[in-house]
Amino acid sequence: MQSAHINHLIDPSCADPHPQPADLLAWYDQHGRDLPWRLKGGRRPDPYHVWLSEIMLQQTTVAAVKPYFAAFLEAFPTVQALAAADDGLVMEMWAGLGYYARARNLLKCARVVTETYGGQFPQTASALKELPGIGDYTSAAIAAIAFNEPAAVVDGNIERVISRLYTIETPLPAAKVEIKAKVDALTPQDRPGDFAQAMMDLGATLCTPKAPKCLICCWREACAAHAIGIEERFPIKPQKKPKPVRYGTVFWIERNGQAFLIRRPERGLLGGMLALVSTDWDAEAPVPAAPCSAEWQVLPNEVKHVFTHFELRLSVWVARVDKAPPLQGEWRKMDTQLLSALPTVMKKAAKLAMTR
DNA sequence: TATCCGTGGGA
DNA sequence: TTCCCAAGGAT
Repeated sequence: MQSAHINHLIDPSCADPHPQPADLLAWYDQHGRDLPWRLKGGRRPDPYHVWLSEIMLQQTTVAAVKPYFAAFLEAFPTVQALAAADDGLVMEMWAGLGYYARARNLLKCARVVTETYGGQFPQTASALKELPGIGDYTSAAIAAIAFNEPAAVVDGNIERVISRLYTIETPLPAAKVEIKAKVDALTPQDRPGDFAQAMMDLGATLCTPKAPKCLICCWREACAAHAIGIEERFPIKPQKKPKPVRYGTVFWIERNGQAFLIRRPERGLLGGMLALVSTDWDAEAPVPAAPCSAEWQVLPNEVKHVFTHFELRLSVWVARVDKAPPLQGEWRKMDTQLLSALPTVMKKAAKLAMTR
């Protein structure tokens, strides 16, 4: 470590073989992103805000999270307020953000923190990791950012940065062990939270998957991949599998300006979310059995929607009825508020039905 | 370890 | 249009 500094002082043209955390922190102080859940000037942010933002940011872009983060803080200013919230309301507020298990675990976690920890989040990564919805990454991130623990934070950005810095040839996810060790060695005792966020900002703004901006990177001289011009080869990832197509039919049931909706079972796809009555979704287009007898109209356009591991094509059937179908469900006024309470695939179907 | 779990935006 | 993939976790 020390020798790298000395070499650098003796011969500035000599590429520094080691990335210096101080260089990255200096870059972060000047170029770090300005985000709603982030406090500037070394102030310790509210652990509730850090947790909420980290859960929302799992596999989700900053731009998508911003309005949801603001809405949740407005509706639930404290973790106790969230713990006391109605489950259905929380799911409807999460609608559109995806990965709905996060919302279910969000509530579970808020209730554990409120009831078991007196409303105070535990302050170590190991204790945080025991909470619902908090895994390796999120526990380390909260511990570092909110509680100054020098935990090794590794997300997708950091995997990319590290795999390039050290030309890690092992494909993901096997490379995670190696990457974690590198991050652990780099993480400073001072400002570990800023260091983690700086790494993520570097990955998000400069060390991007394609066309990284190495020319203006503070760690350019330390990057093994850049030294030989093969940045974009890293990280090495397994090849993706093709998405199968599944088919189904959803039923839009109308009465007096209201639509009949169900709540999906807690587990599985779109678990706990408001939805249209639906058949199962299978590889073969079903011969649908309508949930009740009525004059069904089949809409000319089908809904296409791409999930993480399959593509869905939904036929939409519409009918006006006099009484509710023999299912557990609820009538909801047909308005924009209803649309915003639905997960995106159901929102697409509802829109088609409402504007037919 | 592999699979399941959403969505929208950018190249 | 198509492909990629973004502050991952649970099982």
